[in-house]
Amino acid sequence: MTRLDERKRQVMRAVVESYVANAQPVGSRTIARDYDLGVSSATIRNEMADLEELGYLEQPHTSAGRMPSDAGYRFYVDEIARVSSPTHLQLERMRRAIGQQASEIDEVLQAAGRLLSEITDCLSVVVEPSPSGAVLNTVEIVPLESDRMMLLVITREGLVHNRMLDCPDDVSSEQMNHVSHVLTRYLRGYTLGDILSSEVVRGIRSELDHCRKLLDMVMHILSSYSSEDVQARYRLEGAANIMKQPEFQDVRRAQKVLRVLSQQSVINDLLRSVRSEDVFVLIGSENRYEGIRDCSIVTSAYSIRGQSAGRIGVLGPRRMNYGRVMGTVKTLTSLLSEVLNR
Amino acid sequence: MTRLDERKRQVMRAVVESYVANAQPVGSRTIARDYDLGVSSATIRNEMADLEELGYLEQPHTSAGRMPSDAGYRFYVDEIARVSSPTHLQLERMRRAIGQQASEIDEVLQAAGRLLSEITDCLSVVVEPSPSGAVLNTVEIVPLESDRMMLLVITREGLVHNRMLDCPDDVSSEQMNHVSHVLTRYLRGYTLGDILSSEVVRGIRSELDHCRKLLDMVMHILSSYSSEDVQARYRLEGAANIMKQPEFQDVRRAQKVLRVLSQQSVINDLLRSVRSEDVFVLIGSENRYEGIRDCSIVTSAYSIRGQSAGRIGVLGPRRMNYGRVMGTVKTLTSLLSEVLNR
DNA sequence: GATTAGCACTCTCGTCCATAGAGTGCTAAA
DNA sequence: TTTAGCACTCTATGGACGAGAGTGCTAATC
Repeated sequence: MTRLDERKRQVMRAVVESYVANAQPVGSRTIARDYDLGVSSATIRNEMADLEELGYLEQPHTSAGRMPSDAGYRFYVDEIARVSSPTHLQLERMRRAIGQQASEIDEVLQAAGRLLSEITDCLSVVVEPSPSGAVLNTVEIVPLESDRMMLLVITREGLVHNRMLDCPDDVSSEQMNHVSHVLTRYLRGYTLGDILSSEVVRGIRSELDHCRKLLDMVMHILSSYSSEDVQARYRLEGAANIMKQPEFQDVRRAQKVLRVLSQQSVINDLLRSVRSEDVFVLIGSENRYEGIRDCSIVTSAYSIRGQSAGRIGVLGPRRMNYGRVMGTVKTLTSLLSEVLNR
Repeated sequence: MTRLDERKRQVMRAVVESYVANAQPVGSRTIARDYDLGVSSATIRNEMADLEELGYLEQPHTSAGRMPSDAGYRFYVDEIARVSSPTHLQLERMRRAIGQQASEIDEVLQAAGRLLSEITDCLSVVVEPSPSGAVLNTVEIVPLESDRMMLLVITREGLVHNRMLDCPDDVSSEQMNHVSHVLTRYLRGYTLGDILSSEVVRGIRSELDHCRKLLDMVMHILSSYSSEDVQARYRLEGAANIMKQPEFQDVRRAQKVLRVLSQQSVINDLLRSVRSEDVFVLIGSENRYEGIRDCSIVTSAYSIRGQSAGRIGVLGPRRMNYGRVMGTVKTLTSLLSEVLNR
């Protein structure tokens, strides 16, 4: 990474920030006028030509101002931007929205997503902890009407997965109860991914040999959760918000973005594949999906008991206020972790 | 309702169907050419002038063709359109998408919503059965880690509501178990809305007097579900699809619509307030929300055990293929009812 | 009396063109 | 090294204009 001299950095910052604020290519005069760099527009013009040569700026056409390239944004994010904390007001708002006692986790996550989108004017994505990595708390089998039953799998963080099953004739609700208890006793503390490979299955099988049929059904479902390709549920919010952004005035672009993000596999790839615990930024064509090449993504993981669990993130135009968005995402993950650990 | 003579009906049908197909005001020549009415364009011109006078058609400007007014669409829907069944292919697709055994109900509803949007190119809304009207199947209290517990309320149709609660020190997991069983025994079969007013509460209270603290907490949550203003969860899908429609090429319109529909109260009002079991159509300004005045809504209720439960619906441009959309909505509700009753 | 051909009239939309405005790069002076 | 000045480039804007589509009306026709 070439180290830029201070003035180039200042010019770079000015270009990015002006472009972020006004969504229009910025010219040397604008910078000379609005930012107090102590040099004339001609000097800035020269610096900008240099920055263009370095690949940090680009021009839509010769007689327009300049705007940051992907590399330019990357430089800005890595070297210049500061993660900025939300205002007290926003913080208060976040606390109020997701901090409510005794609401369903689902609702907490949904509220978080909405808020995130609201504050950043981006699309927000909230990914639940993936079932395969989740630590199991309780297995419960509940009889329903008309020969059906429901298998509930509750994870340590309080997420509930449920499956409806046909109930064989010879399975009584006492059996269900019994199996539930034994399974819970054996499996609590294991991750769903670990169950199959673990020793405990042996123990369970021997203890529940007389409920073989029911046990097999349940284990089958459990093992399906454990497989890697069962993907975490996620929630997209804020389609209306992202359309405030000038770059989404073209419907086709908005449409493409929404279409790409409605694919589970994409979300999986973009968010869950990120290992970083800290705020992570993906700029423009750094992601490999055609439809969202001109968007940036900011994500972070929330954690439960110190273990990274699910992720939240936003997707917006490359021209976003990175400092602010990163701050918001970071703060919200902390709040979420806090609320979910409470 | 003035009865129109046959030819006017034909002209009306032609105008609506041509406009629906091409999204452009239709002129008398077009109808004379494309629809075989056996009269000249001049005659059709006269008929159209009459229809305009009746309020069924309107012109964007003098020298343009005509398009249906709200009243025109209403007439078309009530008197002319036929609900058209989906193609075999579509039916197959629906069955495959929502008919999968052993998937979470949540996923079934989500799949239904996506499909509905996909097929109709409208926004789809899927509303879960409202908790207050749902018939209770099981109440389950499960201990979580670190002094928390979870209350699960499972309805007859297999919907799960959960709440996280702080667990008082002196409540043991045996107590939770006991309370769960007693509550389930007493309350199964009651709707959540009925619980409070019913006699059974007395019985429960006396039987569980020794677990008073825990019971109070749980009853408090249950009663919160029963109140009318706890609103059913719903799911919006297909923002990307509705943008295919020419009337949503203007982002601001799309934005307004999405914003309106993201309000729980609006969904509640628009869908849940409809009592009709059959397919119900709301055209243009028949709804009272500013942002969606130029949209139409088609909804129907799915049922569980013959009782209307939740609703599904689509929202799209007034200029939609009412016959086809109504058919799709109707078919999908039947399929949903079938799957959920299975 | 109903239908139709013909025609004048109206309104929109796309194209073309000229102009204003913004920004650049280069050169020469400070 | 910085800056003032200037010629040049490109876009955006607005007006003029003609093509095209459709109507309403009148008079002729069935």
